Amino acid sequence: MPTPAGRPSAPTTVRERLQQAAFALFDEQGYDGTTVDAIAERAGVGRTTFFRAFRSKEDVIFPHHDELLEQVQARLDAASSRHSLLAVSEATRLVLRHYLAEGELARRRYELTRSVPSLREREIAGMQQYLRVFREYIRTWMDDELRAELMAGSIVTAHNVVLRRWLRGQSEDAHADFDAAIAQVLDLFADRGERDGRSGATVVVVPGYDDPSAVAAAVEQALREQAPRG
Amino acid sequence: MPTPAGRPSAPTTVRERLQQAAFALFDEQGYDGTTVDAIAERAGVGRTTFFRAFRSKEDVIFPHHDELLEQVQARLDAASSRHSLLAVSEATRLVLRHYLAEGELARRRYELTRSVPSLREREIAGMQQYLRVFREYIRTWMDDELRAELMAGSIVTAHNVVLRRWLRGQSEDAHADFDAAIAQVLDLFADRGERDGRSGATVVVVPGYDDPSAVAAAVEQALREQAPRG
DNA sequence: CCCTCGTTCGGTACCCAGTACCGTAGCGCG
DNA sequence: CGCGCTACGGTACTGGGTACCGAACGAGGG
Repeated sequence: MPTPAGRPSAPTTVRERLQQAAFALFDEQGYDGTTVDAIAERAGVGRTTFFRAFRSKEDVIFPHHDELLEQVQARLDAASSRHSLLAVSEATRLVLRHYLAEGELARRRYELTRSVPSLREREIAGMQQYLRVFREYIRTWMDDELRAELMAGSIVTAHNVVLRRWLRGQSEDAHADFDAAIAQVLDLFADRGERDGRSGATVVVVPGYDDPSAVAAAVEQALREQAPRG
Repeated sequence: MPTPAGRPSAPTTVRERLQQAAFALFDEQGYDGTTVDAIAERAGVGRTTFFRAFRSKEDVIFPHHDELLEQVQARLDAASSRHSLLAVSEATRLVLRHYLAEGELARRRYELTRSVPSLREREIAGMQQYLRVFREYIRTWMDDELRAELMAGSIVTAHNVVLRRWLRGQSEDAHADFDAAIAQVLDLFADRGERDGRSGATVVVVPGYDDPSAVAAAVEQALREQAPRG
Protein backbone atom coordinates (compact mmCIF):
# COMPACT_ATOMS: atom_id res chain seq x y z
CA MET A 1 0.00 0.00 0.00
CA PRO A 2 2.23 2.79 -1.15
CA THR A 3 -0.50 5.42 -1.14
CA PRO A 4 -1.93 5.65 2.36
CA ALA A 5 -4.26 8.60 2.24
CA GLY A 6 -3.25 12.25 2.19
CA ARG A 7 0.20 12.95 0.80
CA PRO A 8 1.27 16.58 0.78
CA SER A 9 4.94 15.77 0.36
CA ALA A 10 7.05 16.47 -2.69
CA PRO A 11 7.43 13.06 -4.39
CA THR A 12 4.26 13.25 -6.43
CA THR A 13 2.65 9.93 -7.13
CA VAL A 14 2.17 8.58 -10.60
CA ARG A 15 -1.54 9.18 -10.14
CA GLU A 16 -1.07 12.86 -9.44
CA ARG A 17 1.31 13.32 -12.35
CA LEU A 18 -1.19 11.63 -14.64
CA GLN A 19 -4.05 13.77 -13.44
CA GLN A 20 -2.10 16.99 -13.92
CA ALA A 21 -0.98 15.93 -17.37
CA ALA A 22 -4.54 14.98 -18.27
CA PHE A 23 -6.12 18.25 -17.22
CA ALA A 24 -3.37 20.22 -18.91
CA LEU A 25 -3.96 18.40 -22.16
CA PHE A 26 -7.72 18.70 -21.82
CA ASP A 27 -7.28 22.45 -21.54
CA GLU A 28 -5.01 22.60 -24.55
CA GLN A 29 -6.68 20.16 -26.93
CA GLY A 30 -10.05 19.39 -25.44
CA TYR A 31 -11.17 16.09 -24.00
CA ASP A 32 -11.85 14.23 -27.21
CA GLY A 33 -8.72 15.62 -28.77
CA THR A 34 -6.59 14.09 -26.07
CA THR A 35 -5.62 10.43 -26.27
CA VAL A 36 -4.62 8.29 -23.34
CA ASP A 37 -1.28 7.80 -25.03
CA ALA A 38 -0.68 11.54 -24.97
CA ILE A 39 -1.55 11.74 -21.28
CA ALA A 40 0.75 8.90 -20.40
CA GLU A 41 3.55 10.33 -22.49
CA ARG A 42 3.34 13.76 -20.87
CA ALA A 43 3.29 12.16 -17.45
CA GLY A 44 6.36 10.19 -18.44
CA VAL A 45 4.82 6.77 -17.92
CA GLY A 46 3.58 3.96 -20.07
CA ARG A 47 0.07 3.59 -21.31
CA THR A 48 -0.53 0.53 -19.17
CA THR A 49 0.33 2.50 -16.07
CA PHE A 50 -2.43 4.97 -16.85
CA PHE A 51 -5.05 2.24 -16.82
CA ARG A 52 -3.62 0.91 -13.60
CA ALA A 53 -4.01 4.29 -11.92
CA PHE A 54 -7.43 5.05 -13.41
CA ARG A 55 -10.00 2.59 -14.54
CA SER A 56 -10.76 4.65 -17.62
CA LYS A 57 -10.08 7.96 -19.27
CA GLU A 58 -13.22 9.41 -17.71
CA ASP A 59 -12.10 8.33 -14.28
CA VAL A 60 -9.37 10.96 -14.33
CA ILE A 61 -12.10 13.57 -14.06
CA PHE A 62 -14.19 11.89 -11.36
CA PRO A 63 -11.50 10.47 -9.12
CA HIS A 64 -13.08 10.59 -5.68
CA HIS A 65 -16.58 9.56 -6.62
CA ASP A 66 -16.47 6.10 -5.13
CA GLU A 67 -15.04 7.22 -1.82
CA LEU A 68 -17.61 9.98 -1.57
CA LEU A 69 -20.41 7.58 -2.21
CA GLU A 70 -19.11 5.32 0.53
CA GLN A 71 -18.91 8.26 2.92
CA VAL A 72 -22.49 9.15 2.17
CA GLN A 73 -23.58 5.57 2.66
CA ALA A 74 -21.68 5.35 5.94
CA ARG A 75 -23.23 8.55 7.18
CA LEU A 76 -26.69 7.25 6.49
CA ASP A 77 -25.92 3.92 8.12
CA ALA A 78 -24.72 5.70 11.22
CA ALA A 79 -27.77 7.93 11.41
CA SER A 80 -30.22 5.28 10.34
CA SER A 81 -32.11 5.60 13.59
CA ARG A 82 -33.21 9.15 12.97
CA HIS A 83 -35.69 8.35 10.24
CA SER A 84 -35.64 11.79 8.84
CA LEU A 85 -34.99 13.65 5.65
CA LEU A 86 -32.55 15.73 7.62
CA ALA A 87 -30.22 12.76 7.80
CA VAL A 88 -30.31 12.59 4.03
CA SER A 89 -29.71 16.27 3.60
CA GLU A 90 -26.78 16.17 5.98
CA ALA A 91 -25.31 13.27 4.05
CA THR A 92 -25.80 15.29 0.90
CA ARG A 93 -23.96 18.15 2.51
CA LEU A 94 -20.90 15.91 2.54
CA VAL A 95 -20.99 15.89 -1.21
CA LEU A 96 -21.43 19.63 -1.45
CA ARG A 97 -18.61 20.18 1.00
CA HIS A 98 -16.35 17.97 -1.05
CA TYR A 99 -16.93 19.91 -4.23
CA LEU A 100 -16.50 23.22 -2.46
CA ALA A 101 -13.19 22.00 -1.07
CA GLU A 102 -12.03 21.06 -4.52
CA GLY A 103 -12.51 24.66 -5.56
CA GLU A 104 -11.01 25.43 -8.93
CA LEU A 105 -10.70 21.78 -9.86
CA ALA A 106 -14.45 21.35 -9.50
CA ARG A 107 -14.99 24.31 -11.80
CA ARG A 108 -12.68 22.89 -14.44
CA ARG A 109 -14.55 19.62 -14.28
CA TYR A 110 -17.80 21.52 -14.60
CA GLU A 111 -16.60 23.17 -17.78
CA LEU A 112 -15.56 19.82 -19.18
CA THR A 113 -18.80 18.06 -18.31
CA ARG A 114 -20.75 20.92 -19.81
CA SER A 115 -19.10 20.60 -23.18
CA VAL A 116 -18.46 16.88 -23.53
CA PRO A 117 -21.62 14.77 -23.73
CA SER A 118 -20.03 11.52 -22.65
CA LEU A 119 -18.72 13.15 -19.48
CA ARG A 120 -22.11 14.65 -18.84
CA GLU A 121 -23.66 11.19 -19.01
CA ARG A 122 -21.07 9.89 -16.67
CA GLU A 123 -21.77 12.62 -14.16
CA ILE A 124 -25.50 12.11 -14.03
CA ALA A 125 -24.89 8.39 -13.72
CA GLY A 126 -22.89 9.20 -10.61
CA MET A 127 -25.73 11.34 -9.31
CA GLN A 128 -28.05 8.42 -9.82
CA GLN A 129 -25.95 6.39 -7.44
CA TYR A 130 -26.50 8.91 -4.67
CA LEU A 131 -30.17 8.85 -5.49
CA ARG A 132 -30.23 5.10 -5.16
CA VAL A 133 -28.60 5.20 -1.74
CA PHE A 134 -30.99 7.89 -0.57
CA ARG A 135 -34.02 6.08 -1.90
CA GLU A 136 -33.12 2.87 -0.15
CA TYR A 137 -32.48 4.66 3.11
CA ILE A 138 -35.76 6.51 2.97
CA ARG A 139 -37.59 3.32 2.07
CA THR A 140 -36.54 1.88 5.43
CA TRP A 141 -39.03 4.18 7.15
CA MET A 142 -41.23 5.43 4.33
CA ASP A 143 -43.74 2.93 3.01
CA ASP A 144 -44.98 5.04 0.14
CA GLU A 145 -42.67 4.12 -2.72
CA LEU A 146 -43.45 7.15 -4.84
CA ARG A 147 -43.12 9.53 -1.94
CA ALA A 148 -39.76 8.04 -1.02
CA GLU A 149 -38.56 8.43 -4.57
CA LEU A 150 -39.79 12.00 -4.71
CA MET A 151 -38.00 12.81 -1.49
CA ALA A 152 -34.70 11.33 -2.62
CA GLY A 153 -34.94 13.02 -5.99
CA SER A 154 -35.78 16.38 -4.47
CA ILE A 155 -32.80 16.31 -2.14
CA VAL A 156 -30.50 15.49 -5.03
CA THR A 157 -32.11 18.19 -7.14
CA ALA A 158 -31.64 20.75 -4.40
CA HIS A 159 -28.01 19.84 -4.11
CA ASN A 160 -27.47 20.03 -7.84
CA VAL A 161 -29.10 23.42 -8.16
CA VAL A 162 -27.04 24.86 -5.34
CA LEU A 163 -23.82 23.31 -6.54
CA ARG A 164 -24.36 24.44 -10.10
CA ARG A 165 -25.02 27.98 -8.96
CA TRP A 166 -21.78 27.95 -7.03
CA LEU A 167 -19.84 26.42 -9.89
CA ARG A 168 -21.03 29.23 -12.11
CA GLY A 169 -19.85 31.75 -9.57
CA GLN A 170 -23.40 32.90 -8.84
CA SER A 171 -23.19 32.15 -5.17
CA GLU A 172 -20.84 33.23 -2.43
CA ASP A 173 -22.17 31.16 0.42
CA ALA A 174 -23.08 27.80 -1.00
CA HIS A 175 -23.78 26.36 2.42
CA ALA A 176 -26.36 29.02 3.14
CA ASP A 177 -27.90 28.40 -0.28
CA PHE A 178 -27.98 24.73 0.50
CA ASP A 179 -29.72 25.38 3.80
CA ALA A 180 -32.35 27.43 2.08
CA ALA A 181 -32.83 24.88 -0.68
CA ILE A 182 -33.14 22.01 1.77
CA ALA A 183 -35.61 24.03 3.80
CA GLN A 184 -37.69 24.46 0.68
CA VAL A 185 -37.61 20.74 0.04
CA LEU A 186 -38.50 19.89 3.62
CA ASP A 187 -41.32 22.35 3.38
CA LEU A 188 -42.60 20.50 0.33
CA PHE A 189 -42.84 17.27 2.24
CA ALA A 190 -44.02 18.69 5.51
CA ASP A 191 -47.27 17.13 6.60
CA ARG A 192 -50.22 19.43 6.47
CA GLY A 193 -53.33 18.33 8.18
CA GLU A 194 -53.15 14.71 9.21
CA ARG A 195 -53.07 15.41 12.89
CA ASP A 196 -53.49 12.01 14.42
CA GLY A 197 -53.95 13.22 17.96
CA ARG A 198 -50.45 12.36 19.08
CA SER A 199 -48.83 14.75 21.41
CA GLY A 200 -45.26 15.90 21.48
CA ALA A 201 -44.07 18.59 19.15
CA THR A 202 -41.96 17.78 16.16
CA VAL A 203 -40.02 20.75 15.01
CA VAL A 204 -37.52 20.67 12.25
CA VAL A 205 -35.06 23.48 12.43
CA VAL A 206 -32.98 24.09 9.40
CA PRO A 207 -29.71 25.97 9.65
CA GLY A 208 -29.69 29.34 8.03
CA TYR A 209 -31.36 31.41 10.66
CA ASP A 210 -31.26 34.90 11.94
CA ASP A 211 -31.53 35.57 15.61
CA PRO A 212 -32.64 32.53 17.64
CA SER A 213 -35.09 34.55 19.66
CA ALA A 214 -36.58 36.04 16.52
CA VAL A 215 -36.97 32.61 15.02
CA ALA A 216 -38.59 31.36 18.19
CA ALA A 217 -41.06 34.22 18.07
CA ALA A 218 -41.86 33.40 14.45
CA VAL A 219 -42.41 29.80 15.34
CA GLU A 220 -44.74 30.64 18.18
CA GLN A 221 -46.73 32.95 15.97
CA ALA A 222 -46.92 30.34 13.23
CA LEU A 223 -48.18 27.79 15.69
CA ARG A 224 -50.85 30.10 17.07
CA GLU A 225 -52.05 31.00 13.62
CA GLN A 226 -52.39 27.38 12.71
CA ALA A 227 -55.69 25.64 13.18
CA PRO A 228 -56.37 24.65 16.77
CA ARG A 229 -54.98 21.31 17.72
CA GLY A 230 -57.12 18.21 17.92
CA MET B 1 -37.57 8.52 -48.55
CA PRO B 2 -38.05 4.77 -48.77
CA THR B 3 -39.31 4.49 -45.19
CA PRO B 4 -42.33 6.75 -44.82
CA ALA B 5 -43.75 5.93 -41.42
CA GLY B 6 -45.75 2.87 -40.54
CA ARG B 7 -45.07 -0.24 -42.59
CA PRO B 8 -47.06 -3.32 -41.71
CA SER B 9 -46.28 -5.06 -44.96
CA ALA B 10 -44.11 -8.12 -45.42
CA PRO B 11 -40.87 -6.78 -46.92
CA THR B 12 -39.15 -6.03 -43.62
CA THR B 13 -36.69 -3.20 -43.69
CA VAL B 14 -33.03 -3.62 -43.00
CA ARG B 15 -33.59 -1.73 -39.78
CA GLU B 16 -36.18 -4.20 -38.56
CA ARG B 17 -34.07 -7.19 -39.47
CA LEU B 18 -31.13 -5.71 -37.63
CA GLN B 19 -33.20 -5.03 -34.56
CA GLN B 20 -34.59 -8.54 -34.44
CA ALA B 21 -31.15 -10.04 -34.92
CA ALA B 22 -29.75 -7.81 -32.21
CA PHE B 23 -32.35 -8.68 -29.60
CA ALA B 24 -32.09 -12.37 -30.41
CA LEU B 25 -28.34 -12.29 -29.92
CA PHE B 26 -28.64 -10.22 -26.77
CA ASP B 27 -30.90 -12.91 -25.36
CA GLU B 28 -28.53 -15.67 -26.33
CA GLN B 29 -25.16 -14.18 -25.50
CA GLY B 30 -25.84 -11.07 -23.50
CA TYR B 31 -25.26 -7.51 -24.58
CA ASP B 32 -21.52 -7.32 -24.03
CA GLY B 33 -21.05 -10.76 -25.52
CA THR B 34 -22.59 -9.65 -28.79
CA THR B 35 -20.50 -7.78 -31.34
CA VAL B 36 -21.86 -5.53 -34.00
CA ASP B 37 -20.31 -7.86 -36.57
CA ALA B 38 -22.39 -10.72 -35.22
CA ILE B 39 -25.58 -8.66 -35.43
CA ALA B 40 -24.88 -7.59 -38.98
CA GLU B 41 -23.99 -11.10 -40.01
CA ARG B 42 -27.19 -12.60 -38.59
CA ALA B 43 -29.21 -9.89 -40.29
CA GLY B 44 -27.44 -10.72 -43.54
CA VAL B 45 -26.02 -7.25 -44.08
CA GLY B 46 -22.65 -5.62 -43.85
CA ARG B 47 -21.26 -4.00 -40.79
CA THR B 48 -21.37 -0.57 -42.36
CA THR B 49 -25.07 -0.93 -42.94
CA PHE B 50 -25.62 -1.46 -39.25
CA PHE B 51 -24.07 1.89 -38.42
CA ARG B 52 -26.12 3.51 -41.12
CA ALA B 53 -29.33 2.19 -39.61
CA PHE B 54 -28.36 2.88 -36.00
CA ARG B 55 -25.97 5.46 -34.75
CA SER B 56 -24.49 3.04 -32.28
CA LYS B 57 -24.90 -0.37 -30.77
CA GLU B 58 -26.88 1.11 -27.90
CA ASP B 59 -29.22 2.83 -30.30
CA VAL B 60 -30.72 -0.51 -31.27
CA ILE B 61 -32.25 -0.64 -27.83
CA PHE B 62 -33.53 2.92 -27.68
CA PRO B 63 -34.75 3.44 -31.23
CA HIS B 64 -37.61 5.88 -30.84
CA HIS B 65 -36.13 8.09 -28.19
CA ASP B 66 -35.49 11.10 -30.38
CA GLU B 67 -38.94 11.09 -31.95
CA LEU B 68 -40.55 10.76 -28.56
CA LEU B 69 -38.57 13.67 -27.23
CA GLU B 70 -39.68 15.77 -30.15
CA GLN B 71 -43.30 14.81 -29.58
CA VAL B 72 -43.02 15.85 -25.97
CA GLN B 73 -41.41 19.11 -26.94
CA ALA B 74 -44.08 19.78 -29.52
CA ARG B 75 -46.84 19.05 -27.04
CA LEU B 76 -45.40 21.54 -24.60
CA ASP B 77 -44.95 24.15 -27.29
CA ALA B 78 -48.58 23.74 -28.30
CA ALA B 79 -49.84 24.01 -24.75
CA SER B 80 -47.39 26.66 -23.70
CA SER B 81 -50.18 29.06 -22.87
CA ARG B 82 -51.56 26.99 -20.04
CA HIS B 83 -48.69 27.58 -17.66
CA SER B 84 -49.42 24.57 -15.60
CA LEU B 85 -47.87 21.40 -14.35
CA LEU B 86 -50.78 19.59 -15.93
CA ALA B 87 -49.38 20.39 -19.34
CA VAL B 88 -46.13 18.75 -18.31
CA SER B 89 -47.84 15.70 -16.93
CA GLU B 90 -49.89 15.29 -20.10
CA ALA B 91 -46.74 15.50 -22.17
CA THR B 92 -45.21 12.89 -19.90
CA ARG B 93 -48.18 10.68 -20.49
CA LEU B 94 -47.10 10.53 -24.13
CA VAL B 95 -43.95 8.80 -23.02
CA LEU B 96 -45.82 6.39 -20.78
CA ARG B 97 -48.27 5.60 -23.55
CA HIS B 98 -45.40 4.86 -25.92
CA TYR B 99 -43.80 2.34 -23.60
CA LEU B 100 -47.12 0.68 -22.87
CA ALA B 101 -47.70 0.32 -26.59
CA GLU B 102 -44.34 -1.32 -27.01
CA GLY B 103 -45.44 -4.02 -24.60
CA GLU B 104 -43.10 -6.96 -24.49
CA LEU B 105 -40.32 -5.09 -26.24
CA ALA B 106 -40.26 -2.54 -23.46
CA ARG B 107 -39.96 -5.31 -20.92
CA ARG B 108 -37.03 -6.88 -22.74
CA ARG B 109 -35.30 -3.53 -22.82
CA TYR B 110 -35.98 -3.16 -19.12
CA GLU B 111 -34.26 -6.45 -18.41
CA LEU B 112 -31.29 -5.41 -20.49
CA THR B 113 -30.94 -2.00 -18.92
CA ARG B 114 -31.18 -3.55 -15.49
CA SER B 115 -28.25 -5.86 -16.07
CA VAL B 116 -25.94 -3.84 -18.32
CA PRO B 117 -24.47 -0.75 -16.67
CA SER B 118 -23.66 1.07 -19.88
CA LEU B 119 -27.25 0.74 -21.05
CA ARG B 120 -28.47 1.93 -17.70
CA GLU B 121 -26.36 5.06 -18.07
CA ARG B 122 -27.72 5.61 -21.49
CA GLU B 123 -31.29 5.32 -20.28
CA ILE B 124 -30.96 7.83 -17.48
CA ALA B 125 -29.21 10.14 -19.91
CA GLY B 126 -32.34 9.95 -22.00
CA MET B 127 -34.51 10.69 -19.00
CA GLN B 128 -32.37 13.71 -18.33
CA GLN B 129 -33.34 15.07 -21.73
CA TYR B 130 -37.01 14.96 -20.81
CA LEU B 131 -36.16 16.65 -17.59
CA ARG B 132 -34.36 19.40 -19.43
CA VAL B 133 -37.33 20.07 -21.69
CA PHE B 134 -39.70 20.11 -18.74
CA ARG B 135 -37.45 22.38 -16.73
CA GLU B 136 -37.16 24.91 -19.51
CA TYR B 137 -40.90 24.91 -20.09
CA ILE B 138 -41.64 25.39 -16.42
CA ARG B 139 -39.07 28.14 -16.21
CA THR B 140 -41.11 30.15 -18.70
CA TRP B 141 -43.67 30.79 -16.00
CA MET B 142 -41.93 29.83 -12.77
CA ASP B 143 -39.32 32.27 -11.53
CA ASP B 144 -38.06 30.15 -8.68
CA GLU B 145 -35.27 28.13 -10.25
CA LEU B 146 -35.16 25.47 -7.56
CA ARG B 147 -38.91 25.05 -7.50
CA ALA B 148 -39.00 24.66 -11.26
CA GLU B 149 -36.31 22.02 -11.07
CA LEU B 150 -38.14 20.20 -8.30
CA MET B 151 -41.35 20.22 -10.29
CA ALA B 152 -39.72 18.84 -13.41
CA GLY B 153 -37.85 16.23 -11.45
CA SER B 154 -40.94 15.14 -9.58
CA ILE B 155 -42.96 14.63 -12.73
CA VAL B 156 -40.21 12.54 -14.23
CA THR B 157 -39.87 10.59 -11.01
CA ALA B 158 -43.59 9.90 -10.91
CA HIS B 159 -43.47 8.63 -14.47
CA ASN B 160 -40.50 6.42 -13.77
CA VAL B 161 -42.05 4.87 -10.70
CA VAL B 162 -45.28 4.09 -12.51
CA LEU B 163 -43.54 2.77 -15.59
CA ARG B 164 -41.17 0.61 -13.58
CA ARG B 165 -44.06 -0.90 -11.65
CA TRP B 166 -45.76 -1.75 -14.90
CA LEU B 167 -42.59 -3.17 -16.44
CA ARG B 168 -42.25 -5.46 -13.46
CA GLY B 169 -45.79 -6.62 -13.92
CA GLN B 170 -46.93 -5.09 -10.66
CA SER B 171 -49.57 -2.93 -12.24
CA GLU B 172 -52.55 -3.66 -14.43
CA ASP B 173 -53.75 -0.17 -15.13
CA ALA B 174 -50.68 1.96 -15.60
CA HIS B 175 -52.69 4.97 -16.68
CA ALA B 176 -54.68 4.95 -13.48
CA ASP B 177 -51.46 4.60 -11.52
CA PHE B 178 -50.06 7.51 -13.43
CA ASP B 179 -53.09 9.64 -12.60
CA ALA B 180 -52.69 8.86 -8.95
CA ALA B 181 -48.98 9.54 -8.99
CA ILE B 182 -49.42 12.84 -10.79
CA ALA B 183 -52.12 13.83 -8.33
CA GLN B 184 -49.69 13.19 -5.54
CA VAL B 185 -47.07 15.35 -7.21
CA LEU B 186 -49.53 18.15 -7.88
CA ASP B 187 -50.57 18.00 -4.27
CA LEU B 188 -46.95 18.44 -3.28
CA PHE B 189 -46.72 21.69 -5.16
CA ALA B 190 -50.17 22.97 -4.35
CA ASP B 191 -50.01 26.42 -2.87
CA ARG B 192 -50.50 26.61 0.80
CA GLY B 193 -50.46 29.97 2.35
CA GLU B 194 -48.00 31.93 0.27
CA ARG B 195 -45.46 32.52 2.95
CA ASP B 196 -43.38 35.45 1.87
CA GLY B 197 -41.81 38.32 3.67
CA ARG B 198 -39.90 35.92 5.85
CA SER B 199 -36.18 36.28 6.28
CA GLY B 200 -33.44 33.69 5.88
CA ALA B 201 -34.69 31.25 8.43
CA THR B 202 -37.13 28.56 7.44
CA VAL B 203 -38.94 26.68 10.12
CA VAL B 204 -40.92 23.59 9.37
CA VAL B 205 -43.59 22.91 11.87
CA VAL B 206 -45.06 19.47 11.90
CA PRO B 207 -48.50 19.08 13.44
CA GLY B 208 -48.70 17.35 16.72
CA TYR B 209 -47.37 19.95 19.06
CA ASP B 210 -47.73 21.01 22.63
CA ASP B 211 -47.99 24.54 23.74
CA PRO B 212 -46.80 27.08 21.14
CA SER B 213 -44.76 29.02 23.63
CA ALA B 214 -43.11 25.87 24.90
CA VAL B 215 -42.25 24.84 21.38
CA ALA B 216 -40.87 28.27 20.69
CA ALA B 217 -38.66 28.03 23.72
CA ALA B 218 -37.42 24.61 22.63
CA VAL B 219 -36.66 25.94 19.19
CA GLU B 220 -34.76 28.88 20.55
CA GLN B 221 -32.73 26.63 22.77
CA ALA B 222 -32.01 24.26 19.91
CA LEU B 223 -30.83 27.11 17.76
CA ARG B 224 -28.55 28.46 20.49
CA GLU B 225 -27.05 25.04 21.10
CA GLN B 226 -26.24 24.60 17.48
CA ALA B 227 -22.77 25.71 16.51
CA PRO B 228 -22.82 28.72 14.21
CA ARG B 229 -21.73 27.49 10.87
CA GLY B 230 -18.53 28.69 9.22
C1' DC C 1 26.69 -12.50 -1.24
C1' DC C 2 23.18 -14.67 -3.76
C1' DC C 3 18.64 -16.26 -4.22
C1' DT C 4 13.77 -15.51 -4.15
C1' DC C 5 9.43 -13.60 -3.70
C1' DG C 6 6.39 -9.78 -4.42
C1' DT C 7 5.32 -5.52 -6.56
C1' DT C 8 5.45 -2.13 -10.13
C1' DC C 9 6.15 -0.66 -14.48
C1' DG C 10 6.57 -1.00 -19.90
C1' DG C 11 5.71 -3.22 -24.22
C1' DT C 12 3.14 -5.98 -27.28
C1' DA C 13 -0.67 -7.88 -29.02
C1' DC C 14 -5.36 -8.10 -29.23
C1' DC C 15 -10.70 -6.98 -29.19
C1' DC C 16 -14.23 -4.05 -30.44
C1' DA C 17 -16.99 0.31 -31.27
C1' DG C 18 -17.14 3.94 -34.34
C1' DT C 19 -15.51 6.80 -38.59
C1' DA C 20 -13.92 7.78 -43.31
C1' DC C 21 -13.55 6.59 -47.79
C1' DC C 22 -14.14 4.21 -51.98
C1' DG C 23 -16.09 1.12 -55.28
C1' DT C 24 -20.18 -0.81 -57.10
C1' DA C 25 -24.78 -2.69 -57.93
C1' DG C 26 -29.33 -1.36 -58.48
C1' DC C 27 -33.07 1.72 -59.98
C1' DG C 28 -35.61 5.49 -62.02
C1' DC C 29 -35.58 8.64 -65.85
C1' DG C 30 -34.81 11.28 -69.82
C1' DC D 1 -28.59 3.46 -73.62
C1' DG D 2 -26.27 6.49 -70.56
C1' DC D 3 -26.86 9.46 -66.47
C1' DG D 4 -27.20 10.33 -61.68
C1' DC D 5 -28.86 9.07 -57.32
C1' DT D 6 -29.01 6.03 -53.47
C1' DA D 7 -28.05 2.09 -50.76
C1' DC D 8 -24.92 -1.20 -49.70
C1' DG D 9 -20.39 -3.66 -48.87
C1' DG D 10 -15.40 -3.74 -48.02
C1' DT D 11 -11.25 -1.93 -46.32
C1' DA D 12 -8.53 0.62 -43.50
C1' DC D 13 -7.89 3.46 -39.61
C1' DT D 14 -8.42 5.63 -34.77
C1' DG D 15 -8.77 5.02 -29.99
C1' DG D 16 -10.41 3.07 -25.51
C1' DG D 17 -9.85 -0.91 -22.83
C1' DT D 18 -7.93 -5.79 -21.61
C1' DA D 19 -4.63 -9.67 -21.19
C1' DC D 20 -0.28 -11.22 -20.86
C1' DC D 21 4.60 -11.30 -20.45
C1' DG D 22 9.02 -9.92 -19.04
C1' DA D 23 12.33 -6.67 -16.82
C1' DA D 24 13.64 -3.78 -12.91
C1' DC D 25 13.68 -3.11 -8.11
C1' DG D 26 13.56 -3.65 -3.21
C1' DA D 27 13.02 -6.61 1.00
C1' DG D 28 14.34 -10.10 3.46
C1' DG D 29 16.52 -14.99 4.34
C1' DG D 30 19.82 -18.41 3.93
